[in-house]
Amino acid sequence: MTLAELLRERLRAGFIACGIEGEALERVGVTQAADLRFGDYQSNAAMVLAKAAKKNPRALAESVMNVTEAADLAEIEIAGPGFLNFRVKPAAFAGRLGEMLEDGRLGVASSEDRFRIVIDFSAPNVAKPMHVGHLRSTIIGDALSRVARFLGHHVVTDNHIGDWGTQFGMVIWAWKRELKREALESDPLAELLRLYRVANSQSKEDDTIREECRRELVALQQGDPGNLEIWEECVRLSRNGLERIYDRLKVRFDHWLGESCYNGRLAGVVASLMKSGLARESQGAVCVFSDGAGDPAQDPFKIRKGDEWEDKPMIIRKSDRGYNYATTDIATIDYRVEEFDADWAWYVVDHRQGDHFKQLFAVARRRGHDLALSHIAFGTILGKDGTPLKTRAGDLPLLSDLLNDAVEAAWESSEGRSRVESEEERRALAEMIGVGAIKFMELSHHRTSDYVFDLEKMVSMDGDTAPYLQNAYVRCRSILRKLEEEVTLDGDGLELGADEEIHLARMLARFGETVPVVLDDFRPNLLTNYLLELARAYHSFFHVCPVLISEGAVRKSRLVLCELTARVLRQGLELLGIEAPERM
RNA sequence: GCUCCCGUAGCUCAGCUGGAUAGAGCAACGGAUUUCUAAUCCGUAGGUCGCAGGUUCGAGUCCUGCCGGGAGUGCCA
Repeated sequence: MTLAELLRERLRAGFIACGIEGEALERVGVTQAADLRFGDYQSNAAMVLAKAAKKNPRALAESVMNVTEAADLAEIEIAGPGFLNFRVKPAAFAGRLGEMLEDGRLGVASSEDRFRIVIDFSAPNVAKPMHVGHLRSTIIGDALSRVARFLGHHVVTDNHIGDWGTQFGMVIWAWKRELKREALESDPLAELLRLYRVANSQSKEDDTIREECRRELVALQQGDPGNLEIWEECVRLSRNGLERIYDRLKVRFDHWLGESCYNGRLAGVVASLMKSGLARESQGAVCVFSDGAGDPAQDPFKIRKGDEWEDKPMIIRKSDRGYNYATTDIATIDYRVEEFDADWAWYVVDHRQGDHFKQLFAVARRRGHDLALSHIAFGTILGKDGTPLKTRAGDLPLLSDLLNDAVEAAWESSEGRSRVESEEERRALAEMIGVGAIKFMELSHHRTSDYVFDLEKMVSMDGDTAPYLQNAYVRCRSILRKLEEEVTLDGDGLELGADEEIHLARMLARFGETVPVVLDDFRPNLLTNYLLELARAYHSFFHVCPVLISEGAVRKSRLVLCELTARVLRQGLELLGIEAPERM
């Protein structure tokens, strides 16, 4: 149990002794104090429950304090209008450190409810290279899947690549007319992108060409052998390119079940929806309409036009009898339930697709699926002028270029200050630090806020960045490496005296309180915030408290702090998908 | 028009079921290194939390209205 949980348990016992019972007890909470001047943890339960108990808050707090048994953990004080403040005793922190040393999970409890979760993230279109717009889904999805696994959920990651959509009509059209074999062999991704751009720009200017592209797509989807052959080659080449990026990012998928995998199920999905009465023909297309239940303002199949609520159906078969992503997504849910036995599906996708997912989830429920469905939306990438980066031909920086820039910045910033001699090792470090900086930058933002693309800041290696955490880890490891004799690091006889030691212990103890809340609202930035605070505490400790030259219980205690800081930092970074170097 | 999101220090952003004197980083300024990695530490300065009401013992956080920005809104994904 974490300190917060222990204190809450004791405090509830205190409230029970004061006659509080039933549901009211659920409202007795203990949280980390907003300000350390007030202590380590605080509870506002006395103020919350005072009215029901017909007492004034301070009086209630006082009687609870008098019967709460927590002397082994903390000193309790009453402050302000009725806060109960807990100041954890150094000995209690020391005890906690001892427990963490014995615990491979470093004080993080496994989740009580274990789910079978399918996580759908990254999902780039093939035949187009990944650009900065793919960063958020890829990095956030990967971090969330790592955290979910660590907390004991059964996780299946699936890269639902866009390998069956409109862009293939264009690529095939241009392939047949414009393909340069030599270019394809030397730089396949660039050639595929060129083909796409040629067709895209020409079909914008010329309706005939657009129609031809559309027909190429229909032919492909109906199984035309020539088009299928081109398609297969495109997918193979693109996938090789994508794998290179994922290797650099250290992102792995259990499956790559792209849109094309569901082609065979689409007709059946539409037929079953029509048969069950959920879908019907309208204006030549097949659509799902509102079931008319509930408030139209909350109905994803309704939209307000002027004074009336009009239908806003979900189109599952277009008037040209082609299928779209709505159909594919429905089929994909079926598949995930049937094949993976999923009871929860996470979609880490841009918030602009919010309406689509509301409709999709509603359809899934009306078809009888009872799995939980979550759209983990994130904000838009903005330019420095505050407006969204637009997809005008080639405007978005390529992901590979961004990574290269960050690695280059890491290389330059290691110049003259790195302790690593070998150039080869320094190159590997620059990769680790540069890629880590990009990931950390991404993960430290609140998921839903918009994201200003600022290359300089992205590749910055100072301040609240991955290298700051990596450097703290390196400093821990450096001390532990220099330790010449065998030292048994356990919880016996630890002494925490200096403020910096106590604060570091406090931060270490909070690891178990932090990791689980990341999944409460899919918020990796809560973990980045925590790790920064931990690293700050360590850097301060490092300056004030010499370790190796100290003696006795002090030395042992400081070594334990170094060891645990190293373990927590490494584990925390691993949950974010960031590597921790031994030296830098 | 309707639905959803956002507005916090010069800049980029945190702020966890409402809690005490709103916090970091960058940029600026001033200090710290014969001592375990200075990609570090310590300090100074910087705010009408878009505006106005409301609920509450208490509001950056919840509600209403307004201003400003963005996104989505039947055959793209």
